[in-house]
Amino acid sequence: MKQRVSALLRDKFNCDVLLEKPKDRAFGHFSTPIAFSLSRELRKSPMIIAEEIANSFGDESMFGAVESVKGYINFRLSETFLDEYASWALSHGEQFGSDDKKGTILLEFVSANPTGPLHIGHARGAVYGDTLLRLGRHLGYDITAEYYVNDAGNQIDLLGTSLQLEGRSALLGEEVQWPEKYYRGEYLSALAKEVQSQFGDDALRDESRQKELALWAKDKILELIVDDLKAINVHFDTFVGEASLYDEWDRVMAKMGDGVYVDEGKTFIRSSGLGDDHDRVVVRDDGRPTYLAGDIIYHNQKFERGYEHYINIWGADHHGYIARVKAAIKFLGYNPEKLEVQLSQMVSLLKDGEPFKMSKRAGTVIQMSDVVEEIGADALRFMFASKKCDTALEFDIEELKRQDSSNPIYYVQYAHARIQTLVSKSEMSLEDIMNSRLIGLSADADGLLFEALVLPEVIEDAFESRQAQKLPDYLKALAAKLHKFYYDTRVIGHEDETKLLKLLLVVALSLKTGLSLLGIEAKDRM
RNA sequence: GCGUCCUUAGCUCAGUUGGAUAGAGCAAUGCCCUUCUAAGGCAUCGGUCAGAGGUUCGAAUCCUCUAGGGCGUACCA
Repeated sequence: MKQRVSALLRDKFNCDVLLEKPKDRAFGHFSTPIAFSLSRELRKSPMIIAEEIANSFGDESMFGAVESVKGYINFRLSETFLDEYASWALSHGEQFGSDDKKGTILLEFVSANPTGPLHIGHARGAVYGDTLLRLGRHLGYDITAEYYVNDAGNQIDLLGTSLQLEGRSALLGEEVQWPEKYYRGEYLSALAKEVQSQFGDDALRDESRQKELALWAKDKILELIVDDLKAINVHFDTFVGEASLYDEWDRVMAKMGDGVYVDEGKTFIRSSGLGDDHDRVVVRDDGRPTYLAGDIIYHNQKFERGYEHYINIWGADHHGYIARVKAAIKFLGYNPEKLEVQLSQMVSLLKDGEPFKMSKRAGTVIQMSDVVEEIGADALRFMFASKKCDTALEFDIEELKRQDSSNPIYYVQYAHARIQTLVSKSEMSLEDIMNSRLIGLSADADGLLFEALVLPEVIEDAFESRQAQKLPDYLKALAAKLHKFYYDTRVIGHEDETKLLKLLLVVALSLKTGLSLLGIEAKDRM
């Protein structure tokens, strides 16, 4: 809709014209402050320029009125245009707002270590990533959702150790020395039991079998994680394991050429000068690769697969890694600008107003699945999707769990359910409703219709600016308009019943489509 | 110290990328169900947009400085 207005203006002025939605509908559907920027060039007052421009729109069928007010040019769309657009939207169903954008994108997110189930801190990245995925696909992009599995390195060794200690302590009744850091939790107890029944007591004692057990446990844990994700409607297309990539190590190192060098038995990457403070160790002097090494071969593999664009969603604590990884990409001979890293800031937790630290050791980790069980996946998704992800956010744990009807998701769902009730109660046939024309609507109805028709712009804006929270914000605003309209206007028995129902069907369509892009199913009844 | 992301109502957050009178939800107070679902609506209360300069027709938004906070600054992941 906006695209069409904008295209028309581009033809007229031979340049892109900034269009905005005025806060006050009295100023029309769209407006532009272009006269202000032209006034210097033309040496005329903005008011006069706006007047002239407004008058130059004679008989465009798209507009009902074009007016100049205090230097702004306000456009009011014509009723026939809006009606036709509404009919077009209804005929497209949930494809409303879709587009045919081109491009392949590899989107990597979550990628939590396979050493335990997901905790509440992982929810942000998962929800944000999946929302972007759905938005992008709706717009036509060919996007692959990928999970990078860190199945190599210290944390895997630690997993093996933790598993054996847990088994020896809890199952065999042995006194054990707990190391500084180790994993614990119900999932680990359960895994230890499984080890005992499947591999016998010896497996818990034999330290030479730690690695084998760790790798076995890692797969089991990954299944837990996949289940956690499934519970919030998040699905990945591909899983890439770090360990599986090391076969290509020599080839990748050769590919980096001068980008790497050896000093005192260690291999460094020449990342300083490319936005990094100093060069980083890639391989230690004992031959063990660092975490960065895994990322280098992984990104090489990503680029060899040949996507046009790459998006990584990382926690903010990884931001120091961006420069290093980009340096590696450059040395590998690829364009680092193709890699876009979106940082999601930390989620910090409060309990009774006091900062609350999740600690594996103290067993105070709040699992995502527990929260989902309490408040439901829809509420959790909507809550996390509503937050802009470049600010750190604080959640009070009790409040998080208390979220019931005060969660905005119910406000949006209720709006959708109210419409469905009206449609099912009405005696009007669907055919009559669809054939009615949205002419002569009240100002409130017009405002509601326009808000519902704006969905495609919201989707595009939310995805292209990577600000997924714009979609839930929009849905809340649309629901608010609907609730007000519902309260003010009695639809059943209204002289314009068919028209109003058509209008409401458009609203329901936008709500349903928007919710599905958030991974939430709209409810017909509450 | 350096890098980076931030600071908007009592709390949690928006603010259309520089536009018209800075907005929601929660919390507080008071109204509205013999009317299509009150999981709703209306009203009141609440602001030095952290502070100070600058850029211009116009700044919460851009620039500089100051104060405060998160994260990073590992041969941990």
